[in-house]
Amino acid sequence: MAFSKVEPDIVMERLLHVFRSVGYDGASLTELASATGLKKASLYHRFPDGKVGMARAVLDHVKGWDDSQIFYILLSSEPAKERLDAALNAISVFYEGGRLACILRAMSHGAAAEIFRDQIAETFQNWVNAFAHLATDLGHDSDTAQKLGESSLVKIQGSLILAQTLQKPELFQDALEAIKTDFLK
Amino acid sequence: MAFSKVEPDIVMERLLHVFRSVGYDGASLTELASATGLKKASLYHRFPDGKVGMARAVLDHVKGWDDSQIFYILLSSEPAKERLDAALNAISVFYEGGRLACILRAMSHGAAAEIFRDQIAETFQNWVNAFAHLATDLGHDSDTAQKLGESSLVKIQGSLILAQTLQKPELFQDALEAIKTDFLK
DNA sequence: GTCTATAGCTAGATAGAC
DNA sequence: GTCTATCTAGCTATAGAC
Repeated sequence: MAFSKVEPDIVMERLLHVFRSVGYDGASLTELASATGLKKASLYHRFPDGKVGMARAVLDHVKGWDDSQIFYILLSSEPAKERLDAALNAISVFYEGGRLACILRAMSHGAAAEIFRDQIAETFQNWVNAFAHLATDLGHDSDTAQKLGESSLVKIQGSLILAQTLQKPELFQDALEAIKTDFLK
Repeated sequence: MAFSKVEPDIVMERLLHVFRSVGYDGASLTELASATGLKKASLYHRFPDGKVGMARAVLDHVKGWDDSQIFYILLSSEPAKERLDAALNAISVFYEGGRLACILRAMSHGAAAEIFRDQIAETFQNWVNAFAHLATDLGHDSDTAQKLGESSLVKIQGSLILAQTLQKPELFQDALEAIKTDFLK
């Protein structure tokens, strides 16, 4: 063959980058193709379901990242405070310190919203539950832990929006700090 | 003429509803036309710049709402605590208690992001400043007031996302309550 | 597995009658 | 001011050669 197969992981990362940047409706196959370095027909070879299949694969990929990087950390047997630090660090890296958007939010409008609503809701709920679990390990009562789980995700999502529109990534870091403070209070 | 002119305010509200629901890229002219009860050509008569013009008009309309409903309240001469209550109430109404999305966020992806970035950033900054101003009136020092302004918008935006994806509007009301608590602490 | 070429459709936008 | 009819460009998706 003239050219070797492009690494699937690279393709996935590029698709993720496009979708989280411009959203599902805003991502054209032309852009997805040029971002991955593949032609449209080659993308269809890998994703027979087309754009929907690409988005689904990206969401599954992110789910795998959540499981191995966030939930694994938050629910491990390390000391609770260390788990909190490690998880917040991993989150900061994933969002490049507030410079990148959340793929779940990017998929929450238009055509994608109807297709992926359940999957997105489930992922958000998993985040809330994992943070709430950590909160109980830190000594908070059940009600407080639930509120802390919710407010953690609220702060992450809200600060990402502000960080990007105001081009002040430090707002995201501030939010991560605030989460830490809330949990250790 | 066979039919009377459709009220401009009604048209604006319908356009706003479509854009905030499905986003800029997700809003087709066919949907915008059917939502307003006008044909495409009639929409173009009112908005010669097409979809961009409609989105701009909607954002200007919302800016007017911000000025008259939020900033006017937050910066009035009423007692600070009453201003806070009134503003949070107006916000709750505008987002239908957490059931409707933020139009600014809906315009933050894809083609719209590049066109309206400055306008969106300016509006967010105005919200932060108005809330920060109120915080100083409530006795907080300048640094704390700035943080409170930022965290207010973070909580509003973040909770709207969660409220809609998890279909739990109460998360939005919880966030408004939390803002109130923060300011009166 | 990747490519060129293209089908079929819907998008945003316009012309011109009434 | 609103409409029907239509244009072009871009979209998603596919066929078939290599």
